[in-house]
Amino acid sequence: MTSTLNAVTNPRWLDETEMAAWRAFLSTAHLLERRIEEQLKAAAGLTHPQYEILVRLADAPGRQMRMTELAKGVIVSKSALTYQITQLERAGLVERTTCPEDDRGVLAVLTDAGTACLERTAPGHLEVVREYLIDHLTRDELETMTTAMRRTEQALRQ
Amino acid sequence: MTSTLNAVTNPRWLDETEMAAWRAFLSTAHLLERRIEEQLKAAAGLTHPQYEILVRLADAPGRQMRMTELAKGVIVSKSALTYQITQLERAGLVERTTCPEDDRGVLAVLTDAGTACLERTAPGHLEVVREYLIDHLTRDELETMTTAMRRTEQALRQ
DNA sequence: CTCCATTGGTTCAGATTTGAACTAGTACTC
DNA sequence: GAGTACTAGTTCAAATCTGAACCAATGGAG
Repeated sequence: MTSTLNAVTNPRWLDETEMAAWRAFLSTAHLLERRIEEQLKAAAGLTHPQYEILVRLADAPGRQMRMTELAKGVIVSKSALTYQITQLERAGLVERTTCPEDDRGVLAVLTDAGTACLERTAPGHLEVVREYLIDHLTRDELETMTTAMRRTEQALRQ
Repeated sequence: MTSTLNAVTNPRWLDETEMAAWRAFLSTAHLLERRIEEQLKAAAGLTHPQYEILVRLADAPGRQMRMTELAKGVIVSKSALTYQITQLERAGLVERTTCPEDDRGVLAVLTDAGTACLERTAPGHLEVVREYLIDHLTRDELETMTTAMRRTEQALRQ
């Protein structure tokens, strides 16, 4: 039994192999997202976007980043980032600073509490990533996926 | 320069290769999701979850499915599905029927308008999937990804 | 048959996301 | 240096998502 939406009826659509890849990718992404969200909420009261913000800031020089740059990194709208930074500021994990070079700009800065929170939270989070994704892939698959996904990421970022 | 969160400081975390794979996967998933959402909204006024519901129903025998089963397929909470089915019903693309075998149950049924909408929308949607994902992968990568993702999907569904 | 644990869906409140204004500051252009 | 187009962030309203509480209906166990 073939799907209603395949290349049999229209060659411009996706053939069996392509559709299988897309479906598997999509399901995995959504299921994993749910697991991650659940774990982070339970372990640290963080959402996944919030966690990602902390990671990006921790990796940035001076533990700080401009709002727009951060939004692009986390792949979220500017308004969503504004909201989340406000939340994280309330929690004491991040602070806002005005940017010295550009009076319009705002720098999000990771606080010591934010750093501590990330260090406390990362192991449990990465354990989920490992348990449900990484540990099910061979080294070859891992490398294939990295090069392939980087290529698509390039395309998606234009 | 290595990331703050890697296996150098703690072997239980992820090494460079693993982290690279995870990051690339995550970014691609998020960026692609945004593109898809944008295209579907512009072309058909649908959200991605809504489109997925139509696809699942179209592929189901009798073009109908139980709410819970559908929710699991689309990977969304029961309440989110209730909400979306109501939206789709309002748009005339889906109808609710009481389940004959189980008075508690509800069947979501794809209407003719729903089928037509899907057939009209699918090409444009699949074109995006092809342009930003499929066309950037070799046949080998495609197959590797399918087997790998299916394995992780299994694990995630327990 | 009756009790009770389970399952299927809905409702509800609260949190989050998005794009569309809007404000403020920057940087060309002439 | 004035005028205008652009960039950076925030605010706002509307839509959506989630988990918890809830209401039926089912299905054993005794």
